[in-house]
Amino acid sequence: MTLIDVARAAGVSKSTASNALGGSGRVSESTRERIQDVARELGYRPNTAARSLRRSSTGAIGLYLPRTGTRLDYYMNLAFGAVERAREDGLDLVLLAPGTASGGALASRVDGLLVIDPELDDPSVPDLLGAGVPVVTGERYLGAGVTPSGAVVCDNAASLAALLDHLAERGARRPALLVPGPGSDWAAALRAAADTWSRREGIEMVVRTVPFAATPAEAEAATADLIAGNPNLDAVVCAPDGAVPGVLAAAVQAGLRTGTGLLVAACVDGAAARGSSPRVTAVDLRAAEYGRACAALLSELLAGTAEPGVVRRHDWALNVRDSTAGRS
Amino acid sequence: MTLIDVARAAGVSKSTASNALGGSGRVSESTRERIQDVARELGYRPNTAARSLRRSSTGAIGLYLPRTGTRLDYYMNLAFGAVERAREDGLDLVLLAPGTASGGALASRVDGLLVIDPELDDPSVPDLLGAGVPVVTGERYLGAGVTPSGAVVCDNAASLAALLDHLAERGARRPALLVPGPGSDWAAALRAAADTWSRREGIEMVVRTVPFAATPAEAEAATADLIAGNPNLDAVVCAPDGAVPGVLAAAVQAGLRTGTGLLVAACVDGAAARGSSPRVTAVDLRAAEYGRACAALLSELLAGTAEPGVVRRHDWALNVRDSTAGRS
DNA sequence: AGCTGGTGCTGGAACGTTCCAGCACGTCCA
DNA sequence: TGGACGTGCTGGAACGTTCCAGCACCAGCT
Repeated sequence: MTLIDVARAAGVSKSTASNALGGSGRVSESTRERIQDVARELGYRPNTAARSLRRSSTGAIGLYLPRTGTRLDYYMNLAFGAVERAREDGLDLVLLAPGTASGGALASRVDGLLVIDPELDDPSVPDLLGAGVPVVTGERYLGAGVTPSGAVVCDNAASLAALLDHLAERGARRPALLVPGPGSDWAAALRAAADTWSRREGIEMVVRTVPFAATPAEAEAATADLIAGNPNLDAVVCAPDGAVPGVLAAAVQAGLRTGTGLLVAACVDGAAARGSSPRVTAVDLRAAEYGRACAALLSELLAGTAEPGVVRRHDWALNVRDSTAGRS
Repeated sequence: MTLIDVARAAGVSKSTASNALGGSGRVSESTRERIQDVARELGYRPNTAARSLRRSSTGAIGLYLPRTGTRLDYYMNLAFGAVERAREDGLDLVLLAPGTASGGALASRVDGLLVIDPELDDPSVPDLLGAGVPVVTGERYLGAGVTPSGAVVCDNAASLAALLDHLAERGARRPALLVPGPGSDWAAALRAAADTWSRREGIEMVVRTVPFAATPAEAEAATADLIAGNPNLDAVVCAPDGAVPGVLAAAVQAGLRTGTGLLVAACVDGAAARGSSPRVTAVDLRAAEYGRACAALLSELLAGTAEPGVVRRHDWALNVRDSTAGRS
């Protein structure tokens, strides 16, 4: 079932058939409709490979997620947002295996790349950025030299400030922050924002480094340690959402009541924050919409309807829950 | 940088270059090496589209995950297992948007399909199975008519029986099961296994239906209801792992101590089970390896090294944790 | 009548690869 | 000496699409 079959059945040349179905060229309205009818009836499906070859574009984009974070439901939601949006523009989304670089090989397989939360110490990232196709990053890449064609960023400084304001309003005077090292834009922004907020409010904050995709066990140990070392500790902001249950466990262990004795919040909303008890206040990065936004930007870049180098903002929201009910 | 460039640089015809790089045809060892050197030096990358067109195979497989389950970290792990394994065979993995059928269009985009946990009430599944390419399902498809080319299944009956034996051994006499409706092989098998075990052991079990990807809130409501209706209830098996925190919350609410007063377990291990407190005993389906196994089977099917219709078993393990410490 | 310009359509070339028939050459055996 | 056969290589065709130059035709103007 090729274009030629359709053309023959409709009694026109393949060029006309191509024009009629592709919407290009000069075809009279009547023949266009006739050809479309024939194509539909015959169940014609354009051959992707032939089209790619001729157009020298693959109709697919790649999605690269952080090595360490592939287990998080946050990225799952983001991925499916991106898939959906890509589909709307007729683009396939191919999932790239984390860790395995293969920079150059990609160029012939995808038209563009989505690189989410690029970490400074991920050796694949520079390869991806230099793969020779447009790249949109989710959050900025902090490395030097290479610049992506576009980026979608969250105002992590503002969201953390809002979260800290909320905690202060609920009575927190000695908050702590569990946050990954400054290898990602997200974590670096959180660190800077904590510093700024702390100075501005005159409230001392203890900042503790945890892995990018910290486990509950790691967060529990860190929190226990924090509680032991800071008797007045009254709030813990745990940046990675997956680790939140560990913070709660440490609170229980220390005899602190979450929500009143110890306020707890996360910088990413997800299953862990929503499902724990009590439910945990978190910054909702709206992962699926984030994925959609990244895919949309890349799609526009590919279509030439967006300026290379553009940076777009993505909105967040604060989901207040029981874990920050307020100090009594 | 095409094959012809390489051929010219090596002073041979494109056919010889193709044979040398592809490992086919008759080429002397010396020229083969020379051509490979030239190709490497020039950084030659075969054009995927041209190859696909000529070979009429795309070098990519599709992955379809259940509509409702895309948020679960279980599927994230599975997906990345599959990606990795596919990559090892040079196959790209394209993520299919759930819900949107597009059966026929797929045939030209992928060589084969991975359909994971196909649900009876998902209208896309029959389209996918009938897309005209080999399909491997993760767990069986319970619908009539269409048969996949292969399947990788878990012995869910055995794992649930083992889990229930474990609970009984730890003192449970009135266990309950929260399980999705029988629209998926997994849930149907769990239901049947619960029934069999209950008869064999002479222990009455209450089975309660919850959504396939139940939320903690749904599980909490169900558990609270169960506790209210069954004063002697001493164990809850929550099939979907994401819902586990809800069960724990309900236990706390009812004044039951998880692990001693109420034993809790899940039929899928994941972040929720590992991260809650206390940590929850669960059947580890080893998602990443499961994904690998599915991709491996499809790959073999495509290569013709596996018999169409083959069904492979995938091993599970029981991770015992504090939530089933034992009734005092 | 001849020129201009627009419209609807066509045929051929090109994209980069793989596959196939076949050629030149050498070796072995009758 | 000459057929049969194996080896190493080549050129052309094919895969299905899109793009481009160009042809025939008609209407409007000079």
